[in-house]
Amino acid sequence: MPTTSTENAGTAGGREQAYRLDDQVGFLLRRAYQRASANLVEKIGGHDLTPPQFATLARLYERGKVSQNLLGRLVTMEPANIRDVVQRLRKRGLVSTTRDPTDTRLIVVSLTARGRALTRALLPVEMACTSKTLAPLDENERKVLYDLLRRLAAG
Amino acid sequence: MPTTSTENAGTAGGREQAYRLDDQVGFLLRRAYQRASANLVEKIGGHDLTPPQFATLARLYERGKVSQNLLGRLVTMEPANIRDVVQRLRKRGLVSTTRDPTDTRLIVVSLTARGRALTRALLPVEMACTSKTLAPLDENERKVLYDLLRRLAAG
DNA sequence: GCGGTACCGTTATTATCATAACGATCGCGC
DNA sequence: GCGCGATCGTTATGATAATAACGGTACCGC
Repeated sequence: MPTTSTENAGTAGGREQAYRLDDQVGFLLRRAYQRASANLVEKIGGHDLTPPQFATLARLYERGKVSQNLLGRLVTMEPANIRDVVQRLRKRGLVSTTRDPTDTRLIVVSLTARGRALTRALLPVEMACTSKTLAPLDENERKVLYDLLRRLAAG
Repeated sequence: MPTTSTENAGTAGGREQAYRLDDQVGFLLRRAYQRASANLVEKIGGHDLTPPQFATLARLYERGKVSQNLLGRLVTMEPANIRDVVQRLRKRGLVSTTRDPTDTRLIVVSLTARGRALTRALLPVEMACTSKTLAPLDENERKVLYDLLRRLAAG
């Protein structure tokens, strides 16, 4: 039978697709994320905020109070992980938590005044950081990149 | 003066560049990497190999024996991190380590016979995984993505 | 009502990852 | 030769991640 996928064709006449680690998307994505993350930490690290922590604050800033579980989904973190992040932010007085009265299971997370002020102050900083990370690309290339990454993330 | 960057212009007449978390490269890259990583773990996780572990094996497969420190640079891992990875792979008999006689500081890492066999067997698996991750993109878009990601990672 | 299913939060375990501080060795310059 | 900066590996600490297992709660069908 003919090859049905993009796999190599074994001993068939097709040219072998040689393996190279530098040609694997996962490896490239990891390296690119390392760079972007380093840029953010450099600019925002003075406030002891990691990229996931800032993403959590930014999401709360956009959405207002949401349940801890939904918040996790909004920043693609597992329940166990968003729990830890919320806990750290709460210890620093940047977010506060209450129980939803109509659904006792839910922990509702919201920004404190301090958290909102800090987040608002740092939004332009992260935008500048994004610009710095994207510096090697021109305007059109950035648009293309965003489109491709969004489609990859969506699966 | 006219706006000189993509920054917002404060109170000036320019349209404000609104912040959106979903428009930050770092966030998009993190999500895309999560997807790629999940795909790899799904296919290769049965062997209890994480993406960084497999990257390490693949690099050794490509390069032969190299020092632990250089190996770390070849997979973009800090000395403290590549140390842990090498240690785990060594405990499982996939790599072995020796001291460089001419430079006592260096720990030379190389694949064992088992490690080489396992890596060789898994190379096509990761290539298939890369194809799966890239499934939403056509051939030309993949080339563009690779170019953009490489330039981002290079800084 | 009631029972089962689905969902939420927690705990535990394991692996990444970055940073800082430290001892040991190498190699260059003088 | 010899010292001193640079490099290599290690340790420690703290944060991110995925997974599995568990108890508690809500909701839906009957």
